Amino acid sequence: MPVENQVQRETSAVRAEKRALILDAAIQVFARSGYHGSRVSDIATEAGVAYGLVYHYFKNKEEILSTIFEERWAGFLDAVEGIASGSNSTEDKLVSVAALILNVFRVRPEWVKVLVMEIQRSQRFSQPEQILAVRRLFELVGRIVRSGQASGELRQDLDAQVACTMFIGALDLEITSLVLGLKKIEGDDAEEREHYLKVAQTVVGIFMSGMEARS
Amino acid sequence: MPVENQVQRETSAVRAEKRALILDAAIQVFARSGYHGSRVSDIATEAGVAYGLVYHYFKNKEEILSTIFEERWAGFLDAVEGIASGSNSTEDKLVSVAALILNVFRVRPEWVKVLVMEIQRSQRFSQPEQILAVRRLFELVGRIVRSGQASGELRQDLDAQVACTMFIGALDLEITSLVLGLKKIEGDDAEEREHYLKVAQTVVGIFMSGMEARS
Amino acid sequence: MPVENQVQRETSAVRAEKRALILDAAIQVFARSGYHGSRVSDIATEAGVAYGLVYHYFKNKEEILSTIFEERWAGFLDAVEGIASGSNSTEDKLVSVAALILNVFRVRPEWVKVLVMEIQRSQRFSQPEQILAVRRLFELVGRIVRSGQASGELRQDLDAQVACTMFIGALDLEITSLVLGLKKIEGDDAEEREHYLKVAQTVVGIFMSGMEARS
Amino acid sequence: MPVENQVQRETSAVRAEKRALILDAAIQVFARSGYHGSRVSDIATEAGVAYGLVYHYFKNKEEILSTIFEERWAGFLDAVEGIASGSNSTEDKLVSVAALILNVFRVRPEWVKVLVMEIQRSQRFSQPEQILAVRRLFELVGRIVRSGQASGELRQDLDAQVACTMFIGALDLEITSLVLGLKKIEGDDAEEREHYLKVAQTVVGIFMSGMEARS
DNA sequence: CATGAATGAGGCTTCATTCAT
DNA sequence: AATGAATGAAGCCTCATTCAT
Repeated sequence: MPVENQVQRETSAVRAEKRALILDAAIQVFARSGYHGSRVSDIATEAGVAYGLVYHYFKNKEEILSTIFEERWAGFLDAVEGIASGSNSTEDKLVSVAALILNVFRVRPEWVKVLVMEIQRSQRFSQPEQILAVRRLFELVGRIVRSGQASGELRQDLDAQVACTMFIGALDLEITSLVLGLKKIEGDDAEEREHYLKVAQTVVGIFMSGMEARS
Repeated sequence: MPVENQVQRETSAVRAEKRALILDAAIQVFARSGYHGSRVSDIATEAGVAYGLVYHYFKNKEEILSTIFEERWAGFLDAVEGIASGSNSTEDKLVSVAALILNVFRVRPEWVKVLVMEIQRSQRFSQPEQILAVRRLFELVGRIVRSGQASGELRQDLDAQVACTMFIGALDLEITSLVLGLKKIEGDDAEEREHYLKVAQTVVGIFMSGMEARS
Repeated sequence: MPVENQVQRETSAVRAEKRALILDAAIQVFARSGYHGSRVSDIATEAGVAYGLVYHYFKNKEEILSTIFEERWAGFLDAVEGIASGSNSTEDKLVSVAALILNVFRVRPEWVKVLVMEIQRSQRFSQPEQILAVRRLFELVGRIVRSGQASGELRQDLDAQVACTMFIGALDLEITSLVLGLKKIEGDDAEEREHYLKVAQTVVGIFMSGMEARS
Repeated sequence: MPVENQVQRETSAVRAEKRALILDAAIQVFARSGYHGSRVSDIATEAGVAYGLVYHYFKNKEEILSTIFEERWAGFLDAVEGIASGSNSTEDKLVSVAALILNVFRVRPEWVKVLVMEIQRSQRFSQPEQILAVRRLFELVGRIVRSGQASGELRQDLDAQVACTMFIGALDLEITSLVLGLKKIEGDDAEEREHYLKVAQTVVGIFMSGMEARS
C-alpha cells in the first residue's frame, strides 16, 4: 500500500473522528438546551473545537440537526427492520421493538431527546425526507401487525394503521414522559433495565390482548 | 346599574376582546410558522393591531405562548374532568375522552397544533406549572382507568399508569400524525366526523379489550 | 365677584395644583432613577394621575425637566440675588450663600439631585437658556467677590472669575459628595444642620483667608 | 523566541488594537453626543468596524462606558499617586495636581468630558467600584493636605476633608465650565497652556493662602 | 485542516407620544 | 380635564455565517 494512501486513510479517519465529535457534542447540547436554545458556538465548545470548524463539516446549523436525524434514525430503523424481518412470533417482535425503543432511551437518553423533541416535533420536520423516514417506522411496525393479522395471531377486524399508531404512540409518550421527567425511574442500572422491560411487556400485553384473535 | 359601571363593563369588554384578538392571532401564526418562526410583528399584523399593543397585553412573546397554553389547556382539562366525573361506564368515558381530543383537532386544528407541537414539546415546557398541567390530564385519565379497575370493568393486574400513558399516547400520536400530515383525511365534514369517531372507537376498542377483565 | 370667575379661579387653582403635583412627582422620580431611567408613566404613577394627563400640562418629557430647572433654579437665584444685594460684609454674604446651598440640600435633597445631576450635567444643558441661567449664578457670586475686592475686603491681585469658580465648585462638589453618598452625615436634624453650617464656615474660611487682603 | 509565540503576540496585539480602537471611538462619540445620545452603531461607525464586533470586545454598551472609566481613571490616579508620593513641597504637589487635571483637559478634552460628564455624574456611577475609584482621588489629595498639615506648611485647625473637597471641587468646576463652554479659551497652544497654568496657580494660591499656617 | 475575528441582518422590546372616548 | 388604549419608531443585542490567516 503506498504511503500516500496510508496518509489518506489516516486523514479521513481523523476527519471522520472530528465530525463525529461535533455530532456527539451537538446531541448533548441540543438535548440540554433545545435546537433554538443552542448556539453553534456552544456545540464547538462542547466538542472542544474551534468555532469555525463546525462549518468545515456542516453547511450550517440546520444540517447538523438533520444529519443527526438521518444517521441515528437510520440506525434505529435498521434495528427495527431486523426485528420485523425475523421469524419470531408477532408478540415477540412487538416486545423486541418496545424494548429496543425504551432501551435506547435508557442508554442514550440525549439521542432520544433530540430525535423525539427537537426533530420529530419541529417545523423543519415538514421536510419530505424526514416525513418519509418516520413513515418508514410506521411501515415496519405495520408489517409486523399485518403479518400477525395474516397469520391469525391478531384479530383482523381492526384497522392496522390505527393499531400501529397506537402502539408507537404508547411508546412515544412513555418516553416523552421520561424525557420531561413526568416519571422518574429510581434505582440502579439493573433495576432500571427491569423496569423498562416490564413497561414494554405491559404495553405489548395490553396491545396483544386487545388485538388478540378471539375464537 | 349605574352608567359608570356600564361603561366600565364595556371598556373592559373591549379590552378583553383585543386581548383575545391577539391571542387568536398568535395561535394562527404559531400554528402556521411555529413559535420560533413567528415574529411578534406577524402576530400584530395577523391581529390587525399595532406592534406595540401586543406588549400592552403581554409581557413578552413567551408570555403569549404560555397564556395560550394555560387558557386553552384549562378549558380542555375542564371538559375531561366533566367526563371523568360522570357516571357513564368506563368504556363510554374513554370513548368520550378520545372523541373530545380528536374532535378538538377537527374543529380547531391550530389550537391543537400549538398545544401539541409548540408547547408540549418545547424547552419552556419544563416549567413546573406546565408539567403539572399535563400531569393533571394523566391524573384524570388515571381516575377513569382506576375506577374501571375498581368496578371490575378493567383487569387489575396491569399497571394503571402505563395503561394511561398508552391510551393518551395513542391519541397523541394519532393527532400528531394528523398535524404533520402523515395521515390525510379526505371527505366532507360528515365523513371527517365519522372517521374520527371510528378512530376513537378503535383505540378504545383495543384498549378496552386489552384491559378487559377476563373471567 | 361673579360665580364664573370664582369657578375660573378654582379651576385654574386645581390646574395649578395638578401641574405642581406632576412636577413634584417628576423631581422624586428623576432624583431616584435619573432622567433617562425615568418613564413618563413612572411620573404619572408617582403623581397619582393618568398617563396621558402629563401631556396636558407639558409638551413632552423634556419640558418637564426644563420646567423644573427654570422654576426651581429661578427661586434659588432669587435667594442668591437677595444675599448679593444686601449690605452685609463680604464674608457674611459668602457664608449666607454657602449655607443656602447646603441647606437646600439638607431640606430638599431631591431638588438638588435633579438640578445638579440631571440638568447641570446633561447633554440638553447645552441649550443657551440653561447656560445663561447658570452663568447668572456665576455673575451673582462674581458681584459679591468683586464688591469685596473693591471695598478692600478681598485681595485684588487674583482673578475674580477663577475665585468664583473655586467657591462655587467647592460647594458643588461638597453637595455632589453628599448626593453620591461619598460622605454620609449621621445624626439628628440639629446635628445635621450644625454640620452643614460648619462646612459652610470652613469653605468660606479658607476662601476668605486665601482671598484676604494683606497689609 | 519560538515562532508561535511571535504570532501569538502579534495576534493579541491586533486584538488589543481593535479593542482600543473601539474604546477611543466610544470616547469621541460619548463626548460628542453623551452616553444616552450615542448609539452603539455610532461607535462602530466611528471606529470603522462592524456593528457586531463591538460585542466581541464588550458585553454591552454599558460596559464600554465603565471600561473607559476604569482604564482612563486608573491612569489618571497613577499620575496623581506619583505626585502625592513625591518629595516636593505641599504647594508644588498641589500645583502639579491642578496642572495635571487642567492639562489632561487641554490635551484630551474628550476624555475629560466623558469622565466628568457621563460617568461621574451618572446613575450608573452609584456602583461601588466607581465610588471607590473616586474616593481614591480624595484619599490621594487628602494625603497631600494632611502631610502639609503635619509638616506645618498648612494650618491644622481646618478639616482636611472639607479642604480636599474644596480643592478638587474648584478644579472640577473649572473643567466643567470649560467642557460646557461657559468659559472659552482663545489663542494658540502656548497661550492656552499658559492660561491653564495660571488658573492652576490661582486656585492653589487661594487654597494655600487660605490654608497657610499663620505665625 | 484549524482558528476565531469580523460581519450584519434580524427581532425583541421599550417607551415617548398621540388619540379616541 | 382626564383616562389609558393605541401607535410605531428607535435601538440594543444575538448569533448564524463568512473570511482572513
